[in-house]
Amino acid sequence: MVFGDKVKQLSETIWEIDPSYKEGMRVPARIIGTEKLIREMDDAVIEQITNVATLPGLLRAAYCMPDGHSGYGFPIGGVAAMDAEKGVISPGGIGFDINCGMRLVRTDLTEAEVAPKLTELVDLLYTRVPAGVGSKGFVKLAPNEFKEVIAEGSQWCLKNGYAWPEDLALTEESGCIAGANPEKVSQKAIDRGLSQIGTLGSGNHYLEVQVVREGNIFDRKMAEAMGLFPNQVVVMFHCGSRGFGHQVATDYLQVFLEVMAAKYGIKILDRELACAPFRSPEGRDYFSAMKCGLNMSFANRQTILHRIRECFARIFGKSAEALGMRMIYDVAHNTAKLERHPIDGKSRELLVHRKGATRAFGPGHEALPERYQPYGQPVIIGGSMETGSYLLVGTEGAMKETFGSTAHGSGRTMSRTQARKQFRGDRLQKELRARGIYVRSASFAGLAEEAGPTYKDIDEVVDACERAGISRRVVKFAPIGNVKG
DNA sequence: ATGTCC
Repeated sequence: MVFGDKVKQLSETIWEIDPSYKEGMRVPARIIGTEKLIREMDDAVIEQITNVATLPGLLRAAYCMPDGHSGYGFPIGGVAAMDAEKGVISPGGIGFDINCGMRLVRTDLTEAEVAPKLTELVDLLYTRVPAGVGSKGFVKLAPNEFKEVIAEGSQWCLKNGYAWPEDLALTEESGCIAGANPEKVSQKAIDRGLSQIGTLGSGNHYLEVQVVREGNIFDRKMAEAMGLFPNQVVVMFHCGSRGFGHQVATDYLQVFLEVMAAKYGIKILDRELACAPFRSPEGRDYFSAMKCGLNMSFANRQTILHRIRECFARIFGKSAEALGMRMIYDVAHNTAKLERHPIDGKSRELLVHRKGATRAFGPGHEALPERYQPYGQPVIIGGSMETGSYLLVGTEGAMKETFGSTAHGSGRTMSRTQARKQFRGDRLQKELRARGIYVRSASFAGLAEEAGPTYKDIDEVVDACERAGISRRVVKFAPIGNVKG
């Protein structure tokens, strides 16, 4: 990205684009990142985030996180808080993969205990957790049962034996967001979704076996409180609402394009920013349907966790309980949620869009589980399968600057097409094996798209978040096994 | 991201 005279550096890691940058901007746009990250961002990010700053009801600033890159309409890494009464809701600000997110699970196992069985473990996980385009799950549901899943999320999993009670408390929204209405979801979306519970998907969706290496614990007290220790094995996975969420987004984009200008007189700079007033019938319907996507995704990750626990129990000959396979947390990346934040000193209800951004509430926030109240919300940041991942916590700084938001991952440096030209999946698999990372993938092309250099430097992204004060490092994890969609 | 174009 090239710096023009409209880009002002507010602090070491906060860059502001003045509303005079383009006609229609209601507020500034702010990009968080080190100078290196900002310079490496694609030019489309600046256009997209300044387009977002033109949306009706947007408050304070349109934000882009340090891992930002261009997406559909909004950049991935975008955070947009709208006035709940006068603002709009936009599917492009949430993403097609509604509630794509990360889950982190601890174990009592050490690397030394897992190493001799790693290949067997990853092979079993690959068999038991369906991955890849069009993969189908082991949970067989009739349409009416699937409607229960999307209304209840992880609650449905608990009732059906796929969850421990404490799993729900350790999931954003307790794994079940209120107000999800299956009647606002198309039959087509339900038909696509009903075989997809318990499936990983493709693209950047994966399941990883990781290790807490000596020297990678940045806050010992917090790590201990979260049940983490040196040489420990943990499991991290990333997936979303599959074809179901995609269909919900597609359906409502169509609706919004029909009514936006004709019925509501909203003019936008890019049709990919299609939106409707949040308090309109169309806006409310999408919000209710989108919440079904949130719940589908929570139920998907919960069911996958059930399978992961079964795999570990089989390989290590002990129950998942005896192996200490407790959740650390589950975060959503692609959402819009009603939250209270101060605007000009007054607490107001806002619709906070986060697209490829993680909620990062600070210590003491009422939405946090009791055990994390003193520390802040766990933030799970997935890196590439070559480089490692992080556990961070939310901060008071995030509450003040970014509506309680931070980065969600590394962010891509190149397109998938470019990655396929530059890397070969089969070769990458061999190289990783030689470096002690055992990878199974549904597709070699898909594997090539996820090679380390296709992502920004995760350490740099996390460093930018910390310097900006929007989250703090707790632990870094190193990959040893990966199931790639 | 996605039954990677109905």
